[in-house]
Amino acid sequence: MALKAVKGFNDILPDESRRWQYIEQTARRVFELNGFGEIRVPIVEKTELFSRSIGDATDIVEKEMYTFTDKGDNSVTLRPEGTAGVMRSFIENKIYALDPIAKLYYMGPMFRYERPQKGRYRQFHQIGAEITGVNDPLADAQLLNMLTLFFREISLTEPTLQINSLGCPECRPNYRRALQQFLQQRIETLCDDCKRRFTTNPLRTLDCKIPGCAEATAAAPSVLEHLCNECDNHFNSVKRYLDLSATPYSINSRMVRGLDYYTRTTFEMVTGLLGSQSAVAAGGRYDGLISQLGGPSIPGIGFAMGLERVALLLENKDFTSNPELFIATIGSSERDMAFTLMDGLLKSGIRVEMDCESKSLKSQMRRADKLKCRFSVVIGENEIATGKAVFKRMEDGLQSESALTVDGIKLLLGAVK
RNA sequence: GUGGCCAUGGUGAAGCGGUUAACACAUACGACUGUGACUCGUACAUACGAGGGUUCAAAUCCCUCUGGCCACCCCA
Repeated sequence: MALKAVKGFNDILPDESRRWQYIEQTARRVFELNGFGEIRVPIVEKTELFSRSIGDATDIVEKEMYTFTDKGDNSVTLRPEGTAGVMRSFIENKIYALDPIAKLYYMGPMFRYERPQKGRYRQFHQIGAEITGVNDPLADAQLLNMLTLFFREISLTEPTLQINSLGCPECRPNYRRALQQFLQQRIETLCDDCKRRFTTNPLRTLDCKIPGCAEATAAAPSVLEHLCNECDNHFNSVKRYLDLSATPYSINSRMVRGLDYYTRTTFEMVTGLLGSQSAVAAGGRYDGLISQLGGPSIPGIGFAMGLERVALLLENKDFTSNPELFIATIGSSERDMAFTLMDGLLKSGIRVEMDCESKSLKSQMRRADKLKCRFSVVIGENEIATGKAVFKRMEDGLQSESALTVDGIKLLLGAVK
C-alpha cells in the first residue's frame, strides 16, 4: 500500500498554495506598512519555554504538544504557538536594548496533537504580530486596527472583532472570587466539566455550550465590572481609540483565553462560517510574559491568525493566472526557433507555453485551450521562411499577423489588450 | 480524549450476495491532411480505504485497523 501523510498533516497543492500566498503577501504588505518587521524563529524550542509561558495546566501543554527527547537527551517541543518563541528571541537577542518598542511579525507552521476537523489540523499555520514595550492603550488599538485593515485588504467582511478585558494580576483574583461566589449557589446545575472548572478555571464556565450551564451563568457577574481603576481606564481608552478610527467591534465580556499569559485587553476575530472553528484570529495583551521568561519587565500585546481558516473564508475566490501565448510547432526544425523565441519572451517576463512532445497540431491547440492561453501561434515552414506568423486570440479567434521576434510579439500582446 | 455519520476510477457517483463494476465529467488519441472550444469514435477500476472472517460465491454480510467529515472538547 502506498504511503500516506501523517494524520492531521496536509499537503498544500498549487491551487491552494496561491490562496495562501495571497494571504501571506497581503499580511506582509499591511504589517510592513504599520512598521512591523518579520522575525523568523525556530520551529523547535525547549519544552520548558512553553510550559513556562503558555501555562502548565493548560490543555495545550498538558496533552497537545509534540514533545520528544532528542539525541542529546534534551526535552524539545514542536512549537504549538508563536508568541513564546518570539519573546524568547526578543530576550535572548536583547532586542529591547536597542529599543524596547519592537514590532514583529511571523508566519509558519505550528503543531498541536488534536483531533483533526475542518479548519483544525495537527500541523497548522499562523500569521502573528507582536508589539512590545508599550503600555499605552494606543498600542492595543493600533494592533486591532492593523488586524481589521488586513481583513479589509483581503476583501473579507465576515470575521468581526470582539474585545474584552481580563484585568491584571491585581483585579482578576477579585473577579474570580466573585464569580465563584455566584457559581457556588448553582453548582448543582452545572455539567461535570464545569464542576471541575469551578475550582481549576471558573472563567471557563462562561463559554460552556451545555444549555444548563449557559442558563446558570446567564446572570453571572461580568469581568468588566470588576476591573481595577487602571484596567478600567485602559479598556475605556482602547474603546475610545477604536471609535476614533471607526473600527467596528463588539464587547464580549464572556470571552476567555486558553493561554495563561494574557492580561487586560483580549480579542478575537470571529466568524459564523466555519462551524465550531469560529476564531479566525485571536490575541491579547501579555504584560507579564517577558519578565516571566526571564527578561526585563516589558509589556507586550499580539495576535495570531489561522491561515487555514482565513483560506477557508476565501475559498470561492479564484487565484489562477493564464499564459499569454502558446507556441505550436509543425516540424522539428521549427521547434528550435520556437524554443529560442519562448526563451526570449520569458526573459522579458512574458508567460509562454509550448508543447514539449512534438504532438499533433490538434493536440497542441487543445493544450493551448486547456491552459487558457490568451494567444496561440503556429510556427511551420512558411513562418520560418517569411519571419512572420498569424497570432490567434483564443477567446474569439481574432487573428493578427506579427513578426516572429520578441519585440514584435511584445508589441502585439500590448496592442491587442 | 468522547460520541455520531461515512469510505467504489483523476472527479461525481450507480451497484446492497453470483453483473463484462452502470452512467456522467475529466483525460489520451483519432475523424478534421497546418489550428482549440461544438459533434462523433476509440481507450481508460483484475478493481470497490487496509487486513482478516462467513459463504460454492462478497464491492455487497461480520470483525479489526486506518482515514475523512460533524459535534463535544480545545483553540488560531
